[in-house]
Amino acid sequence: MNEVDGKADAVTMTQPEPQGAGRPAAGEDPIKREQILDGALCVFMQMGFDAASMNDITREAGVSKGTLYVYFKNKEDLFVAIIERQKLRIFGRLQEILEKNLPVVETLHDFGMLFSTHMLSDRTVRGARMVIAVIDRMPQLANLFMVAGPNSGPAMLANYLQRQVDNGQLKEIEDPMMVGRQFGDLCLAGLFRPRLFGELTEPPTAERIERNVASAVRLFLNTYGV
Amino acid sequence: MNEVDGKADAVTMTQPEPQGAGRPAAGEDPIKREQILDGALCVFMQMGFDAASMNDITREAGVSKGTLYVYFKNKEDLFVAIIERQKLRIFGRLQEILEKNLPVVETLHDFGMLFSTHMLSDRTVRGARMVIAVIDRMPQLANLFMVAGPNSGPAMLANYLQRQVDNGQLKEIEDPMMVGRQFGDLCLAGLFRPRLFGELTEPPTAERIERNVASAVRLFLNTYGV
DNA sequence: AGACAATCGAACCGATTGGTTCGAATAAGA
DNA sequence: TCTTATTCGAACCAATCGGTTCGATTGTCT
Repeated sequence: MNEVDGKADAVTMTQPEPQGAGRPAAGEDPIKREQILDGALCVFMQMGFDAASMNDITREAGVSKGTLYVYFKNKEDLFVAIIERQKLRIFGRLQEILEKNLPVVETLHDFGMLFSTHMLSDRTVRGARMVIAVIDRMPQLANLFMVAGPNSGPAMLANYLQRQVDNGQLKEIEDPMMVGRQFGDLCLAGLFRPRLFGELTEPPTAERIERNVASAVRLFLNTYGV
Repeated sequence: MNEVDGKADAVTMTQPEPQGAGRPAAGEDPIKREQILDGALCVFMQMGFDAASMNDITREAGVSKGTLYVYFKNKEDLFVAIIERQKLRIFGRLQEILEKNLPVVETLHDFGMLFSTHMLSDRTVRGARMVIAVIDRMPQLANLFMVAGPNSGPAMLANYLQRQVDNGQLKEIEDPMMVGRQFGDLCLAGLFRPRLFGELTEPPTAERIERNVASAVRLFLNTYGV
């Protein structure tokens, strides 16, 4: 089952599936597990890993501490599980934009708007803070969060850019991966770090993001447009 | 004295300066204070605010806990004091580069190299993580860190860009502040977030930063160069 | 040398922590 | 209805926390 949560795997491996639909074995009820993860996410987002207590989490999740430890080995296992669950569904939507066969200027604009809106939202910023706070002690989270992995926004954008170069829609790009990252960071310019550091306490307005993205598209096309 | 450290102010206000050079009053020895701040910084950088204990800090700093509480009111006061002490001296060096009257391409390059090297260093990244981790609970730190304040890199760059526009060295720039931020984030593109999230565990090489900065300068001048 | 004050160092306090245990309560299935 | 198993809930354990206290030690000044 879940590779990180060894306990669940152990339980699964030692207990055969009960007859019929049946009652899930202890620690195997997906509804109860989601309930715990929802409560944990809420508390970890508010307080961070260290300051969040297992008591806080049991209260928020509405389960007993005994039950919590049936489903998760320890505090860190729980934390890792919520990070893993936060698989970004945004990639599917970004991919859809890149596959629409719109003019490059419109595709980049739509991509930039979705990417920026997502990255600058409260949920993403709080999640980012949560991970950044502990990344030194839990380096395995770097692989889970996948900022620069093969499925990341910049990577899929790089693939898109290469296709447009091949189709003659864009000038030659020596390093599409680098340019994909540049475009993403241009869209976030002047917004992401102020969001992380608490200078922008609210997500920027759509208009403010629009100005950033429009400028990013213009800078980009001034160099790579045909 | 130090506005955050109320205890020191109280001590100062109630005890007259001793005769002659004399021995500093309790809680007033700057050498001892720096010793505590150095130890605290080390521990906070490694473990973050919550996970760092006052016992860890007394050991690292080489002072007793009683002494630590003579100099600082509590754990949070100590933390704020080290953040305040981390005033970035980088701004002076960035300002020097902007005042050299070199060609724009060289100035932007030198600025970008210094800015990126600083932002991507271990020290800055660890310091950033430390602040990001607690910014929700200590919003006053946002003002201390000054990511986007009047003395920040992008702000001084904006002023420089406006001067170059006025001198006919650059095309008209509608929003120099925004363009200053864009240039800074272009220099960091694809590097800063991977550094924060632990995907880049070491600072990038000078060559890697050079490629980023050179590309940023080129993109910038393709739009604003004359 | 003596006086005085800063610092040490360890014990202390009240509180909370992560994790464990186990009888009682509840829920599900036959 | 009865059986079985999951979950509850609270007590427990050992440890640690932030912060306080105070007699002893050390250092500085006269």
